[in-house]
Amino acid sequence: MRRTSSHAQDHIMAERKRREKLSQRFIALSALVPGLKKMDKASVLGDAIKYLKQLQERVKSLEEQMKETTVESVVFIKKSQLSADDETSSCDENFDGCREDAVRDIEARVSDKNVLIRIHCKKQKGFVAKVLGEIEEHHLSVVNSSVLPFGKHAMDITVVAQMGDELQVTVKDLVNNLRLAFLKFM
Amino acid sequence: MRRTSSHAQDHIMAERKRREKLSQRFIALSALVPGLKKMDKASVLGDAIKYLKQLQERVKSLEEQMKETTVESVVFIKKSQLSADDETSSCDENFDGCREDAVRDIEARVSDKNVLIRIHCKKQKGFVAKVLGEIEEHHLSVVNSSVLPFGKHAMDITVVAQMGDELQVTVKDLVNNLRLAFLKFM
DNA sequence: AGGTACACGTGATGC
DNA sequence: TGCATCACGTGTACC
Repeated sequence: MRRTSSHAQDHIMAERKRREKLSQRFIALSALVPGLKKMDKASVLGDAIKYLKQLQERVKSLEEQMKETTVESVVFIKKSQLSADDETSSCDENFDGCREDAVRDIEARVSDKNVLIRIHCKKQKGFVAKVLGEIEEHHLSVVNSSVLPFGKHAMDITVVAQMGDELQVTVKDLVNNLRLAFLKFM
Repeated sequence: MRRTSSHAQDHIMAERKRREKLSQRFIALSALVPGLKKMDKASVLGDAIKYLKQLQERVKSLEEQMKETTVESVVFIKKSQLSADDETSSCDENFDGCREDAVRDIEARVSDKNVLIRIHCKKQKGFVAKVLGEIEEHHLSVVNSSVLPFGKHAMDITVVAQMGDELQVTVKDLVNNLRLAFLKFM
């Protein structure tokens, strides 16, 4: 074997190239980590690890926050036929056959697992209990509720409920279900 | 010099320790990068770099999206007005400089002397008191109120108030006044 | 001086 | 067998 066999030289060159590649990536990595004081290899790795962890945390936090701030809402405004009533303007669908004069307005909004339900209706004895019962029969657990009298004949019900993990319902379906359910006792 | 001088041995041990530290950090880093096929040092660095870049992109995108959705939800003022008004009231026009990211929805309805105000907004310290105070400064006497937490960051305020005999306000003016008033502390 | 950090060449190992 | 990767000891430079 010659002292400088071609194989040995290739080996040296290959290793040199490998080191060069690693060195380049260290530089590239250190360029991505902000506030890097030590350009030490160990420090670059350590700070990159810390930075990466806190980035992951931030992404997770932001994604959760996104879920919660993304609220879809649907409003169904019925025909209001009471005397001193205000707006008959707005909204979407007309439920042709429904002659319900008690519930004027059902609104729901869903955010993550939370559901907010607003009902504007005439005062009716036992209506609140039925509403809450109906809500809970829809696999929603009521976590809070409020009933405010509005004038002599109207009231405003606000319910916050939570969905189970298994079902994810759209707002429209939810409102439809609730409306159909409420029609039963009117 | 002895063949195995203590200095040389220290050098060897120090270098050995340094390599060990680097090796550990490589392992730690590779544990953070998901979907890592090659456990190659160069591949670990390369994939970590790619992953870190896309994490940064994602954070930036999410942060932008957060601000956009909060701004976008401003536009969500209810259409509550008397007839014979513009029917395109859902789109709130320019409140250019004021960045209202807290209140997502204000709704009001008037019946005789009674006023029902619904506010859907982010949780803010002292916000409820300010809202009630502002309402009362508009010549409305609060007769009932309810604050329901909705998820971690949102809340739903419902207020029933009564107007004095002297003034009769339209729903639109009321909502506009309240919205302008709420802008002060946001 | 003593400590730290790096690049280099080299032998070994695994596909 | 080549080819790629690794750990090791060593020389060296910088504070």
